[in-house]
Amino acid sequence: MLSGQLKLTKQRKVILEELRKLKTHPSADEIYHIVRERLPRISLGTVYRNLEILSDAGVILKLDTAGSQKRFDGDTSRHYHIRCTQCGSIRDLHVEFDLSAVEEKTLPMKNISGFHLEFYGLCESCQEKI
Amino acid sequence: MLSGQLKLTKQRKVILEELRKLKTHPSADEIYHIVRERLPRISLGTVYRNLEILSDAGVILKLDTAGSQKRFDGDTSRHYHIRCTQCGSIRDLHVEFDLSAVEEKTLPMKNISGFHLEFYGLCESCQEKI
DNA sequence: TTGGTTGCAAAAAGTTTGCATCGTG
DNA sequence: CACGATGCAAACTTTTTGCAACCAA
Repeated sequence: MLSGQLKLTKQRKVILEELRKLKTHPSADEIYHIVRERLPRISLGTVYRNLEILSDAGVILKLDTAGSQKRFDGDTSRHYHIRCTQCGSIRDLHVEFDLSAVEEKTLPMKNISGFHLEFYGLCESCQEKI
Repeated sequence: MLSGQLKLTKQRKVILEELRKLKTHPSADEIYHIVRERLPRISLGTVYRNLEILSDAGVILKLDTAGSQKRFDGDTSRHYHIRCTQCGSIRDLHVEFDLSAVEEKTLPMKNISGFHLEFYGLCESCQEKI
């Protein structure tokens, strides 16, 4: 967690830079392979630890989506996600909805603190493969 | 998948009975431990294979929720889920919402085939522990 | 009888962690 | 110089799979 001070190591800096550069929402392993082109000696454990620390600190988002791998987002502004049901990749959806009906019915409930709306479909590359 | 015929083995029968009996939404491992009280020699692999086959057949649901373990639901009727952010357990939420605004904006998009609304909060037992 | 199913064990996939060393602040 | 961070490897969790024996239809 955030017990002490965060140091800006070169590993952390590069992970953050690459994550912010990407429009996709990579898994830890994908980030590892991308970052390794700039820091060939970085370890997968370091990538996992940094993604955990940075999302705890609110600098990046650990996505709350279905799927077998955790995915991360360098864009912390409000937007939705579309998950490809075929390959699991995630794309952004920048649309606004009026969800006040949902909020008014559920947020007063003492066992509900929030909700999450996720879209699914086929990404472009999986559509082409059919 | 569903290439041939489904046989009603005693393992499959007990898995289905126990899953339908439960109001919770157990993981494969939880089902394994429950079923093992009636069939002590059943293997975890058999549980995984049956949950996969039964959800492919539409007899049960493989829940599309966030979390590190897959969870299953013997109730295939329409309802929502609340996921405990502490322990990952899942409870039902039987409420109706008007989501036509969301449907009208997104379903015409060619890369979106549907969406999923999930709620989160603290379950009763995790609330007590605070 | 036959082809789907089982138990077992090994392997795969994803993630976490212990530890000695390193390097940022 | 202290303490957080790193690289490496081992361990852990969850899920999948190969195979010979088994059993429901």
